[in-house]
Amino acid sequence: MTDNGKKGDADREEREFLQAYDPEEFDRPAVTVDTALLTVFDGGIHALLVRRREHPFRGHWALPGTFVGVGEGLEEAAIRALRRKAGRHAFARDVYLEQLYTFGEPGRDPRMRIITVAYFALVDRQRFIDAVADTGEAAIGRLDIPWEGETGGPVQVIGEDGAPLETAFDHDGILGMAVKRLRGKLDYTPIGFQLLPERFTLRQIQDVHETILGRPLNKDSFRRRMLATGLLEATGRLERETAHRPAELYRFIRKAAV
Amino acid sequence: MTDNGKKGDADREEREFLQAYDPEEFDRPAVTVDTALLTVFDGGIHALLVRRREHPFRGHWALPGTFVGVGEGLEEAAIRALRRKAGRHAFARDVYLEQLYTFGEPGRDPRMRIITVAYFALVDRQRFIDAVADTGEAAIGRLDIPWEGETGGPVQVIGEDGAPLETAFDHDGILGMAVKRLRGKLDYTPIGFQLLPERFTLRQIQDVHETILGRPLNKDSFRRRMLATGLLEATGRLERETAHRPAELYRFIRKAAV
DNA sequence: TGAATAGTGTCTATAAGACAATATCCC
DNA sequence: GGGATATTGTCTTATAGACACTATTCA
Repeated sequence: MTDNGKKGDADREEREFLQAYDPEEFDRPAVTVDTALLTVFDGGIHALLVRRREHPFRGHWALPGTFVGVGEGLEEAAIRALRRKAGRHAFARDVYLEQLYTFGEPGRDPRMRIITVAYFALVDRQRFIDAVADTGEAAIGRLDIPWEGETGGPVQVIGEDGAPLETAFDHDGILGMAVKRLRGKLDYTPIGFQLLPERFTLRQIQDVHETILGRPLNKDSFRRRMLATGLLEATGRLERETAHRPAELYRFIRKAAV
Repeated sequence: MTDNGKKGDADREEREFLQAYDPEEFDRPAVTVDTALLTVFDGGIHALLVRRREHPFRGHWALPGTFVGVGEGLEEAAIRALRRKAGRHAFARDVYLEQLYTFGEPGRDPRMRIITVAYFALVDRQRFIDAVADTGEAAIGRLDIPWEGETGGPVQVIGEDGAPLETAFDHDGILGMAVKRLRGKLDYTPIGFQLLPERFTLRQIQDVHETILGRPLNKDSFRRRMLATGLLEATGRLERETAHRPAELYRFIRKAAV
């Protein structure tokens, strides 16, 4: 074996490595979680945003987030942040929460090196509005998606007055990633039902899908596909207070394990 | 079993090691990256694994990984770890690298709180073998997937002698997540071509797909679909040294941005 | 009764699976 | 020629899209 030189190289490299990354002596990246809380209504995807009171990005709008405690799980931290910043009562119950992506570009936070594990949470319209009402700090941002399909990229956030909301850090990119993930999973997972109340009509599901995908869908085939999944149960009840023939209300049934 | 004594020694050693470790010393989680380097051949998905020389999990097999430097990007750290632990030469060039998931359960590392951002990398068989040969520390693990479709869950890792390789930490879960992701993206992204050399036959792509999905595919329809993507270019050349009619060699062409 | 949307039935286009026939290499 | 796989073509079946028609509510 001729690895004398090689071995020397490796030793030196290891020494350098240990020097550079000795966790006791040198700073390490900090870890946060940030959650895109999303819902769908009025033909748009909406996110809950919190106004920042401190630098950096003071006055800009950010996703509810927090530093991760040393003994705390990531989802646990995400839920804690939602309760603290996006409504104590609205998140007392379970919420659909899924890990999205981890953003770790050095420089994404000008203060220090912060790696954030991004999550997204899905709730129905009513719960979303309750959450916003639950805190004085939160705003409703309507997402304006400047790309089609699953191209990806940051999104624009529009306030309730129609003016853009300036987002903090790379949170517009996190929201874009959430939209991309939603679009990708919508067709082959029951994720869309998380955005609807207990009972809903087929038209409401279609509206949710069309809003998320950003394009109209064929009504007949959407209906057929949806009923064919076996995930829907007719409740026998009908819609109320419509100016037309009321539609039947369905319920989402979790597929039992096979 | 003849390794009772051995095992007892290791346990005691590990206890002593953990005792000497002061978990209160650090108030924040540490961040690492770990990469599942994968390829496909002989009807199996294979991963590169590195034998651990230190506690915890001394002697067990782990994914190549490292702590993330305070000024270092996540992918950058992943590449650095690949070069150091999985072959300096094999990773001098670009490699397909994709973020997988971030594992942050408190307790996943018995020493201290470590959050790991997991990646997976895809290479063709030759490069994989070069990488393994490039280092004396690495082993080839064949993945035995105990679930179907995209159910998910940890996988078993089998060594070249057919005996199971004991994996460190939650790395069997990371590998399982990588397989799940591969299965999910195979049909609608060009990810499979990363596992093939420059030129390949349609049969070779099908073998890759069948191995990853774990089920046989209809040859006719696979062929049609593959050619219909417009991602393949016939090279005019033919396979060589076959015991039958040689197939045409194709090349993967990156779709130009629309 | 009219407006509006729900819900049903049928036809067509497209993609997937099955299968048969032919082509081409090595031995 | 025989063995083995590639490649092409055709038929059948499943699914999506298009469209016409009926049903049911409220104003």
